[in-house]
Amino acid sequence: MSTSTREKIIQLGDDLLRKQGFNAFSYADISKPLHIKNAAVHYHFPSKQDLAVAIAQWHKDIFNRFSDKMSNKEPKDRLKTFLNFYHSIHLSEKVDIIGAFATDWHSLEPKVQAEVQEFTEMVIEWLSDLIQEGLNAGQFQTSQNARTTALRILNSIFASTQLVRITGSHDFTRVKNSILEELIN
Amino acid sequence: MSTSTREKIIQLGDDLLRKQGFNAFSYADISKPLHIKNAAVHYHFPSKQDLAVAIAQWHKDIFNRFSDKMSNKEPKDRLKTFLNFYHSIHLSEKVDIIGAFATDWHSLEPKVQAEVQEFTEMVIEWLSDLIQEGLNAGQFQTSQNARTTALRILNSIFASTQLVRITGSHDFTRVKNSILEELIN
DNA sequence: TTGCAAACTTATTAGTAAATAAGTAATTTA
DNA sequence: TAAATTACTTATTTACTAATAAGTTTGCAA
Repeated sequence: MSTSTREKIIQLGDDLLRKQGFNAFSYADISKPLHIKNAAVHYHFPSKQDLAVAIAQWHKDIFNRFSDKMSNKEPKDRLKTFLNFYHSIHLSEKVDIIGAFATDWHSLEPKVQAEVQEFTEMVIEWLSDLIQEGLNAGQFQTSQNARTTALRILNSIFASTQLVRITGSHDFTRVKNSILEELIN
Repeated sequence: MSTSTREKIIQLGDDLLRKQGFNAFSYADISKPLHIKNAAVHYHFPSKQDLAVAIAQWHKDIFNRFSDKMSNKEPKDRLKTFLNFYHSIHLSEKVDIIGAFATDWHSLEPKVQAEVQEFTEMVIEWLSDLIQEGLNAGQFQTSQNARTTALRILNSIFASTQLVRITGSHDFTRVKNSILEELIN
């Protein structure tokens, strides 16, 4: 099963979005590496905002598959896999999709914003559930409620993909380890 | 003492950078509201990267003044004032300058990156010192070392200015309060 | 075999971007 | 008071951007 042009555009668009920012790449940056014409990109995604919608939906799909695959694992392992996933984002010199969209928020059309909102709530809820489960099972400890803890973990880890661009890699591992250490004791 | 055109450009540039993103605003967005011509902006800042340098330096100046003014206060109050400062960023619908620069990192010239790096290290060191002081005085508690705690606080609060654009205001207060509660017990 | 839809290319447009050269008016300095 | 400097404006250039209209090719369906 070879990847369709449409799929390739989404993946490259996502890459550019998270490496350079939504307003820092153009359709030429997509068409050239794929050896297609600018108009071919517009055929699949008439406007850049349509592409942004597709990218956000793609992340929802990926996250749903991830979440399904993890459902039988215990909270601690789910969280570790989640953090490792962010580690791979960091290694590929991208930032997290949530932060990438958030900084360019006011240049996004409502239809894009709605998709990003849906994706973000999915992640927060998944994290909250995981934490609540871990608390119930006595695996985790925290003085805050599940959603607040989820928010702080999400914030810490997605901000790290941004901050390490400035301060360097060592700080990513510091933060990643501290999230687990703080919760599991 | 009236504000110079140069100062006005920096302040408006900072505003646009943190509301829309570095690649989402143009010199026209600056010249129009100030009732000057596009070329006048180029007179003060020949290139957009020069403006970015000036914005980063301006933040260093502000932070230095802030840091001086706070130097005689105790750690807890310094941290509270710091968090309140971020609350005002959130209320004005901007994101933090660190995150704003980080997402557009690869479209910034080395001279801009160097200024941003210097500013960011200033903030991290100031936070680390504050936390270490609080730990020594028995005011704070944490299982991590000072720098790691500083990184997690900075990440949590600057990511919050981004995340709340997506999820809404209530989550900002949640995170802000949890930072203090976790440290002071 | 004809028709039609999908997936493109060719060619073009209207708009905006950053940047610069050349000129001007007002103020400061020698 | 002449010359230089500051802080602009006018005018223009080059380059790129998203977007679209009008073909072309290929494969499938009636």
